[in-house]
Amino acid sequence: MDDVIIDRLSDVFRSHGYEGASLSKLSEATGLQRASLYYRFPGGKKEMAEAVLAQIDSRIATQILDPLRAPGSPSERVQGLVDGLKTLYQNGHASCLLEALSLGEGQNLFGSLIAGAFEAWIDALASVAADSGHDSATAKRLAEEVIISIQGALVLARGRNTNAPFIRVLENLPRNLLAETT
Amino acid sequence: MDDVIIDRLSDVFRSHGYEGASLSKLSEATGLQRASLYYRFPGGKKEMAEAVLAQIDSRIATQILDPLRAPGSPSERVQGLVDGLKTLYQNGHASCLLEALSLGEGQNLFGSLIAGAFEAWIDALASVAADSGHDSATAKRLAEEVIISIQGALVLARGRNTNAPFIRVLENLPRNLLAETT
DNA sequence: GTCTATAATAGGATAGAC
DNA sequence: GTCTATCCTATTATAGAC
Repeated sequence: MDDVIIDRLSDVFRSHGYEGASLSKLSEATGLQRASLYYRFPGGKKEMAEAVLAQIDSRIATQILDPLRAPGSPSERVQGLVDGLKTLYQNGHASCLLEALSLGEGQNLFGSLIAGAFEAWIDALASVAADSGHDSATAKRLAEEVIISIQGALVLARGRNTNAPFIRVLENLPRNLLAETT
Repeated sequence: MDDVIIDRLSDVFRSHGYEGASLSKLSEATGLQRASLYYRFPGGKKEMAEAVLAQIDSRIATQILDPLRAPGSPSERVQGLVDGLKTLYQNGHASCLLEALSLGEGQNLFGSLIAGAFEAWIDALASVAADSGHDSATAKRLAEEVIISIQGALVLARGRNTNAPFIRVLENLPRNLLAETT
């Protein structure tokens, strides 16, 4: 499926959530009429959201999980993650799709998909934290705290219309995740 | 205005956002027919959301800001805050209204209200952090980090359907906000 | 593959009885 | 104050031309 179409659909779901993403908005964002969207996504809005989630799953894989699993020191791998997060969240100006789609009807439809995405994310972070020298319980806790700070920074950024908290969270991320290498 | 009605409206806006909160859902949640809701809120859905925001503003004042400004040591004041947060967010099982209403159309309608609520919250946290011995720049930074961790924990709790991260954030909150009192 | 046109349903809002 | 009935618009979805 055309990646640029899905990008435009993502923008709408990301900023309006599942219920707020009307066919009119999706049509306008993509430049395709409703009927054309139904040609590409016979399942309608639900199938569009599924395609968007599948794409973000693959983006999380390439922008977040792959860098963490790449060869190199934990510190280098985490720097790859930080760069990926900057891209994925447009420097803090874009909301998280998982967050937006976990509200309301989206929660019912995609709850387990979303939960799974968070789990995979935490596992990958915990793995690099462990490689840096933390025991596995600490690594898991730090991984969760890193996700929390990213998600919280995105919420605060949207609420106050400034990306400063997101930038700072990314700056502190390596220090907060990895063991001191003295 | 009847507080219990607004509580029921809040539940809907909190879990569905502004656009997802349909009159049908609002009607069902309150047990009032649409026309009765319009009798109480002539401005319709927008006025209902305004009432909900006004109530949460007052809840934030009593559950969050007042404890922080109460007489007592910073540590005692922060403990009052932690208790207030537990109540406000139902131990981590409820999303933040400010977060839910800052999506989509809610952002357009209530953006500055929401931004103001976050500012007041940060200021109050920074004030108690400063009282505990931090310089004002550090106090502000720690206050923002505390809000970030609360919001992030609520997002992660919703996404994974567990309140464990929220509970842990509350446990660590005093340590993360206040200067060591040795 | 995309369009215009159109149906069917849901959403927001009002009128008027009680 | 709350209800039933109703209106108008928006939304989801489909049919059929090109």
